[in-house]
Amino acid sequence: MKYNRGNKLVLWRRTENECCFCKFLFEVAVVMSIGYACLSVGVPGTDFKSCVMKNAGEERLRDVIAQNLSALENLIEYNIRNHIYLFRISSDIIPFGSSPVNSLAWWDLFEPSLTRIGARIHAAGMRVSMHPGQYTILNSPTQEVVARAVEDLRYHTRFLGALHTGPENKIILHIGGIYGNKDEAVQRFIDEYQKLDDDIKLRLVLENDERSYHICDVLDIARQIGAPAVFDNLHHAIHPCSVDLPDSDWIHACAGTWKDQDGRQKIHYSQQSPDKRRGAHTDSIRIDEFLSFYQNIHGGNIDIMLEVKDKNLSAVKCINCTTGAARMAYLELDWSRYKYLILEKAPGVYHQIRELLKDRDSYPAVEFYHLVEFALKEEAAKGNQINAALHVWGYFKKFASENEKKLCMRHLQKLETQKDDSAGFKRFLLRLAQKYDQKYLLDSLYFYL
DNA sequence: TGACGTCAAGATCCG
DNA sequence: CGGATCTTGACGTCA
Repeated sequence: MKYNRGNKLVLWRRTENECCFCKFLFEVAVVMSIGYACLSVGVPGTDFKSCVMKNAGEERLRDVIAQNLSALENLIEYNIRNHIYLFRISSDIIPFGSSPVNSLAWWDLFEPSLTRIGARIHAAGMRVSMHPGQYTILNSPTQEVVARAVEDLRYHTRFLGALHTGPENKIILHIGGIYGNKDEAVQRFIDEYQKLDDDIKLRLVLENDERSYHICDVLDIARQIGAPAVFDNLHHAIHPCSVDLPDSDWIHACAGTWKDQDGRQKIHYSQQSPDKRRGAHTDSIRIDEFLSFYQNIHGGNIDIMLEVKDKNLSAVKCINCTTGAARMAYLELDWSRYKYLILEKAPGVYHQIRELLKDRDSYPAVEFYHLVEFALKEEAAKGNQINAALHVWGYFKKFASENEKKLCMRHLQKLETQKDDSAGFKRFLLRLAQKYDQKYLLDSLYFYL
């Protein structure tokens, strides 16, 4: 259960099957988890549904909740398969979960599935969290707003409780608005916090935001009420406090607010998108930038929640580039998902990566993701679109019907003669992959990015 | 009063 | 009718 790679002792993560000795090792080992929020990219069977208020009847709500719990279960299984042990559950998992619009006793109705999902989370050693949106505000001067916020926190607490997760599975909250007087607004937050049910307080952690409450404010409040503080690096970059310290120092300062019962310290990590508004997240985590951040905080026994558009893809990338359990199979698995996309965008890089992964005794994770990042920035030229599409078509050649062959030819001709992109062709190929149940293809990012 | 952010539902348009 | 594209919804604060 432990082995040596180079001169570095590597500890396996705890699983259901491991012995007591290893569980002991797990307890004392420094383990950092990296995770992602709410949704996944390119994982079949994990789509979430919602409904608008006027359609939120009992039957519709049941349907949506059943579908969402099934999606959550599939997501958890995907996370386990991909060694992702930190995950934020979407607040929208139960539509109108804190509103009188939804009067279903969903925690009873769906008890078997909630219990089953919770057991999988627990057995895998996964940590989950929830994060009510920017509209859940405890310090509003408007009583009704506060009352709804309290209801919303009750809902989040109830959901994590229905999964039978412990208090280290957190609910992350911002402080709220200023309303023209910050001191009074902070005091209102503290007063309202004190009134909360104990099971909510056990889970609540406070996060710095990008406009009103910087990390000094949050640390100050967190210490007063005895709640843990989550440091968000991008919010901090946009809205820093007057004391100028490196991120690692703020993270260290936050560490003191985390008690044993809270589990490992958590932080949020994201990067500024170069061409969007301030605070907008990148499409994918730029690995070099992440690794230099990571090196500065390494050894801190910290969980890192990534906030990024490509979600699980960046989580896998960052995990593969930092894991102690380095295995070529992890890179090969990720390569199998990127390969046709990269073949389409940059065939030269496609061949470079194939060469790179040939040496099975190496673990060139960072080089691999450098090449992936480079390739994904490229625009697919028409000839390469055709080439990649034909590669994918190759999976169906043998059993495709005459009509499907005809349709394929038509898509090919259309792609050759028009300026049109390959979206229609890809949809056609995805439908074939579904029809002929080509599992390998169904996981390909070629269809989803 | 609209921007802010976020995602899918809902609405509408097109062939 | 199916697919593609545009608009709406649900939330609270602040300019």
